[in-house]
Amino acid sequence: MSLLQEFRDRELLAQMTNEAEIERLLDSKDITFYIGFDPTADSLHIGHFLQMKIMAHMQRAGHHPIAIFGGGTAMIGDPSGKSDMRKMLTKEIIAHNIECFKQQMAKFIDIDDGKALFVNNADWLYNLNYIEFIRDVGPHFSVNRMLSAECYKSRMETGLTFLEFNYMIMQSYDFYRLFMDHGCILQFGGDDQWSNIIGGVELIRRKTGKEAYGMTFRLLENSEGVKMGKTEKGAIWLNADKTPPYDFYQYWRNINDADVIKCMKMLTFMSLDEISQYAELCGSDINEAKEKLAYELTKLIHGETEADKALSTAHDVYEGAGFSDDMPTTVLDAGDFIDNKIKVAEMLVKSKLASSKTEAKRLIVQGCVFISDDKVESFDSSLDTDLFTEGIILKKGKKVYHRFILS
RNA sequence: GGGGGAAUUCCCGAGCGGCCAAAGGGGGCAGACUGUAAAUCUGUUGUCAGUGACUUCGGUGGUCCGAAUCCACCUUCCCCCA
Repeated sequence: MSLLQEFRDRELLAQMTNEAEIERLLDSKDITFYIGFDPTADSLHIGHFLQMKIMAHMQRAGHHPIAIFGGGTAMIGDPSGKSDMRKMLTKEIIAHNIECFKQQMAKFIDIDDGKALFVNNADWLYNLNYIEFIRDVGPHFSVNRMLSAECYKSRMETGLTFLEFNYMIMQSYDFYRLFMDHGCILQFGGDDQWSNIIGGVELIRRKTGKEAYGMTFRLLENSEGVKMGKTEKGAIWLNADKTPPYDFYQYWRNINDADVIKCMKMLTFMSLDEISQYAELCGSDINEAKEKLAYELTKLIHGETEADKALSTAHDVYEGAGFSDDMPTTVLDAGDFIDNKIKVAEMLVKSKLASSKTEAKRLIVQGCVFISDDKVESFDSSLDTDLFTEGIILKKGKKVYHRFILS
């Protein structure tokens, strides 16, 4: 099966500049392509993972990926699909974020022996001379056309600064540089990058007369078209400190029925045959598919050991004894106790199950807080130190289990 | 540069001197129903030493017994004209 066909079957494709030619290129060996990652946070998230997964597919097929870290473009901020201007990042923060990105990405992309290249567009963007640059590149962009681009649409109502307006030009220039310096002829990205990508394709054509190609991939959206990978606490991060493996597992375990198969196709390396078997499941049996999805993804991101732990913890907690050594745990020390007692509300806040005491009180008053299966009746309830010797299981609602132990 | 408008709690958005911790919706968190699903219905959604106090309606000052609401200046944004 051709690589493009696999992308199609995995429901990954969004748009392409030249389908027939791209299919031919992907079937030939050894083309160089790139995907850009703007270092706007100190960890990659699940959306980035999708892009990395595509890189990995390509690499397995013998192609050469270039990952651009947008040290330069992050200084500007991509307005695509955003309704507000991003916060300005400092150079120091950007440099730190790039380091974090590199470390995480090296786990998924093989960079040995030049099999892949990591570059930073700050290397060329920082040193551009404004007049030279604008004379070089400016004549090839039509402001009229740029303004009609989909990615600026929402910004045409709320305001678009000249700074952000330049983003597309920077990204187009990146592609041109990689085309010239590394023979990179194909750019991938999320579908929100379509305008930026064709900007580069056109710049290359106008400056060199040669054709380069662009292809975008579907964004991770649930069946209602709402972006996935977001929680009340923010994105689903790949960094275990920001999104612990068990939380990561539970996110996918709790996914909507309608999205399981699509996520398997898009995010895992499971074979399409295997996935089609899970697609047969109906009713409550779909839970098997969710468990598989959660396990596979956790394994990909955090490794087999963590995935096994998350799986067995979930089993213990939901179907077994209601506790597990690996379940989310908060360690209390003597200082947390007053007169050998600690308030339940205090415990909720300490474990971040509630963000304030007021919220902790609400939860208790609403009757959804349980200590070892006994409902906590009063906001003032407190527990004695000696109860903690074996550890205590606190349950918030039906799904959130948390263990407390003494240090 | 001239003229007009706007900034509200996580988001959108109402409020336009006291009845405002601030309508409504979205989102979140819970409850019922379920399958650790969706849909639906219900409750809840600033903080704390909790029949009260404190902080919050872009910023800083002011008027007033009392300001999200009025005034001045500042900041940012939008629209029209140049």
